Amino acid sequence: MELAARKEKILSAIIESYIQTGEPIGSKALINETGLEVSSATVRNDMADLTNKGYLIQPHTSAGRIPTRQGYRYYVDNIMTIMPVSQSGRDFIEARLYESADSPESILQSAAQVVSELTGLAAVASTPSGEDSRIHKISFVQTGLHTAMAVVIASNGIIKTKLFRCEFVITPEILEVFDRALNETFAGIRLAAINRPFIQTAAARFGELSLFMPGVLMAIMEAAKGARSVGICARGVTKLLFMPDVNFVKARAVIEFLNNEHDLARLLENLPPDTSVSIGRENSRVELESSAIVSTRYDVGGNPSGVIAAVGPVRMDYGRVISILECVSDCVSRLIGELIDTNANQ
Amino acid sequence: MELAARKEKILSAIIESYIQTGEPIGSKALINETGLEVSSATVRNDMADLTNKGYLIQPHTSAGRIPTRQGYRYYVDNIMTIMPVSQSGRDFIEARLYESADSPESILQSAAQVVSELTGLAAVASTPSGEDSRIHKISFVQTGLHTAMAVVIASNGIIKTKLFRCEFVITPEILEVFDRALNETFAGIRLAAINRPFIQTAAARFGELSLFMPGVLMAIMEAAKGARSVGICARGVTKLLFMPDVNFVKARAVIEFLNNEHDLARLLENLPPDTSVSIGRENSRVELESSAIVSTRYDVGGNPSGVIAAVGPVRMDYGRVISILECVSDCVSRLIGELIDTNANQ
DNA sequence: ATTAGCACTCTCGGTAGTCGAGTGCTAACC
DNA sequence: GGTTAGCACTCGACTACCGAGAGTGCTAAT
Repeated sequence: MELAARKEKILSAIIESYIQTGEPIGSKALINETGLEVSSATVRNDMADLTNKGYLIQPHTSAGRIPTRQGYRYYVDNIMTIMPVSQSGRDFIEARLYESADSPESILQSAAQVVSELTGLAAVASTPSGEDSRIHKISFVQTGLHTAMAVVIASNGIIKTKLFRCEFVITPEILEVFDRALNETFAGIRLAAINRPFIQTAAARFGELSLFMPGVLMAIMEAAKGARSVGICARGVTKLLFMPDVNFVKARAVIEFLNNEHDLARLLENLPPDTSVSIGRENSRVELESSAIVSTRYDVGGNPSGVIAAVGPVRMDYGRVISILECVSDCVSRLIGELIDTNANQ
Repeated sequence: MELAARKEKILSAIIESYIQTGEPIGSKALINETGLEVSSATVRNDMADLTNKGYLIQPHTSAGRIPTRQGYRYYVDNIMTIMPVSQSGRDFIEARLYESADSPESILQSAAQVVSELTGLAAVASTPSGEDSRIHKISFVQTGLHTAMAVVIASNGIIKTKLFRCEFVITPEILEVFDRALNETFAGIRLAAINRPFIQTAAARFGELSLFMPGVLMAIMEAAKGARSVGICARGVTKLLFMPDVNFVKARAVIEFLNNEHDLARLLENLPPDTSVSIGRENSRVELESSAIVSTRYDVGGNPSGVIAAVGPVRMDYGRVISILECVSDCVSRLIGELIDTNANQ
C-alpha cells in the first residue's frame, strides 16, 4: 500500500529518530527535528492514521510513537536509500579478507569478523555447500612411525586434512601404494557419495590390500564429510549484550540460538538467494522475534551459495548494514572464485 | 587461623546452604537444616564471631549471613572434602577425549567442552607451549598449479599446515628440491628461533634458489609461529548468562574478558602449576571480582604444562569442580603423552 | 484540509506506611 | 564460662498514593 507523501515523510522521520535515540517521539518533537511546515495537530492526525494502518504503535498513552515491524518493513522496502560503501571502506574490507584468503572457511571467518566489526552487530557466515563437489586429489604425508595425514583436495577449493594411525610401521612405499590406489578409486567421485557403504565396497575392491587401510579409508571418509558439510561461523555474538536497550533475557536467548550450529544452519539454509531483511516475527524462530537479520548470499561459480548475515536488534541502521554486507559479499565471491581457480587448475 | 569445631561446622553449613540456594541464611533456618543441638542464640553468637573474623557478612541488617571470599577460602582450604569422580564418570571423560585425540589442540578443545558440560560452568584450556619444541620435519603437498601446502611437524606433537602460492608452475621436482633444502635447514631448529631474521639468513644461504621460495619460507614461518604459540580455547562461556543470581553487567564483563584471547592468555600463564582455586578479588582482573577460577595444569613429559580451568560465580560447588578438573587433566596428560610418542618416534 | 484549544490518560519519581526476617544485647541459667 | 530465652531494634521489600509532565484525541473554528 502506498502512503501519501507527507505521511511517508513522517513515518520516515519517526523511524530514523527512533533508530538513533531508541526513544518514542511525539508530534511536537518531531516538528522540531524535521522542520515540517505543519502544526503538531496535523502531524498528530497523520500519526493516528499511521497507527491505524499498523505502521506505528504507542508503548503507552502518554508516550510518543515507535515503529512496528510493518513500519520498519515499509521503510526498508519503500523509503530507505542505500549509500554504497566508500572506496576506502571497500579497500579496508578487501585488505582484511585478503589476509586470510587461504581457504573458504578462513575467508568466511574473516568476513563474519569484518561484518561484525563494521556494523557493531553479531555476524554469521556459512561456507559454500560441497554437496556437488568432487574429490580432486588425495595426498599423504607421514607424520610419525605409525601415523600419517591424508590431505583431501576437493573441487570446491576446500582442503581437508585428517590424521590416521596404522598398526604397522608406515613407509614411503606404503604411502605410495595408498596414493595410487586411492586416487584411482576416489578421484572425480562426488563428496556426497562417499559414505560408509561406498567405503566398504571400495575396500572390497582392494582385496587383501584393504586389510592395511581401515584407518586411511576412515580418514578419507571423515575428510570428505568435512569438505562437503556446510561450516557455520559466528562472530561478535556477545556484542548483542551491549546493545543500549537490550532486554537481558531476550539477548541471552538470541546468543544461545546463534551458538547452536544446528539450528543456525537451518535458519541460514532457508534464507533467500538475494539480499534480504527479515524483521522480528518474520523470522521463523521465536528467539529472534525482537531481532532482525540482514542477509545476503555470495556467489560461487556464478550461483548464489553460502550466506553472510548480520543479526541485531530490530532497531538498527538497515541502510548501513545492507551496504556493508553487500560489499563484503562481493569481495568474498571474488576471493573464493580466485581460490577455486588456483586450486583446481592443476 | 584455626576455628573451633562448632564454628567450623556452622561456617560449613552456611556455605553449603548458600552454594545451594543462593540465599542468605539466618540462625533459626540454619538449625532446622543442620540439626545442630544448640539454640539459635548460640548460633547467633558464633555467627557474630565469624562475622567479626571476616568469614561471613550480612548483606543488610535484616538478612541472614553469606560467606565472604575469606569464608570460601577457609572452606576450600580446611573444610571441603573432595570426592573423586566415579569410575563411570572417568570412563565418560576418557571416551569423549579419545574421540578427538588427533592433536593437542583438539584434545584441549574437547577437554574444555567436557569440563563445561560436566560442571555447568564456562571452561577454558590452553595448549602446551611450543617454546622449547623443535622442527621435526617439513613436508609438501601440491594443491594447485600455483599453490602447495607446507606441513610442519614439531617435536611437541603439533602439526601445522599452511598454504603458499608461487608465481611459477609448481612441479613435483620443485617440491622435492624444497623438501630437501628446507629439511636440511630447519630440522632440529627450535621453533622459537624461526623469526624473520632467521628466515632471511636462510634465504641468503640458498642463493638463487631462494628467489623461488619467498612464499614457502613465509608459510613455514607462519606454521612455526602457529606451532609454538599457546592456543586458548573457551567453551560454554554463555552459560554464565544463565546462572541463577547473575548480575547482567558483571556476567557480560566476564564473558567479554573470556572472549579476549590476549588477556585470557596472560591470566592462564600466571596460574600456579598445581590445582588451585582463586576466588573473587584474588583474581588480578577486576572483571573477575565476583567470579572464581578453579584451575589445574596437565603434564607433558612429566612437567606441568598448559592449563585447564573452570570459571564461574564465587558461589559454586568447589569440591565437584575440582574433582572433575583433576580427572580431565589426568586424562589429557595421558593422551597428549601418547600422541607425542606416536608422532615423534619416526 | 488544517489548526488552536482543551480535557484526558498514563508513566515516572518521590514519599509514607506496614510487614517480617533477622539481629544484638541483657539477664538468667547450667 | 558457655548457653539460652526474651525483647527491642534495624532495615529491606512491598504497597499505596500523589503530583508533574508528556503526549494524545476530539471538537470547533478557520
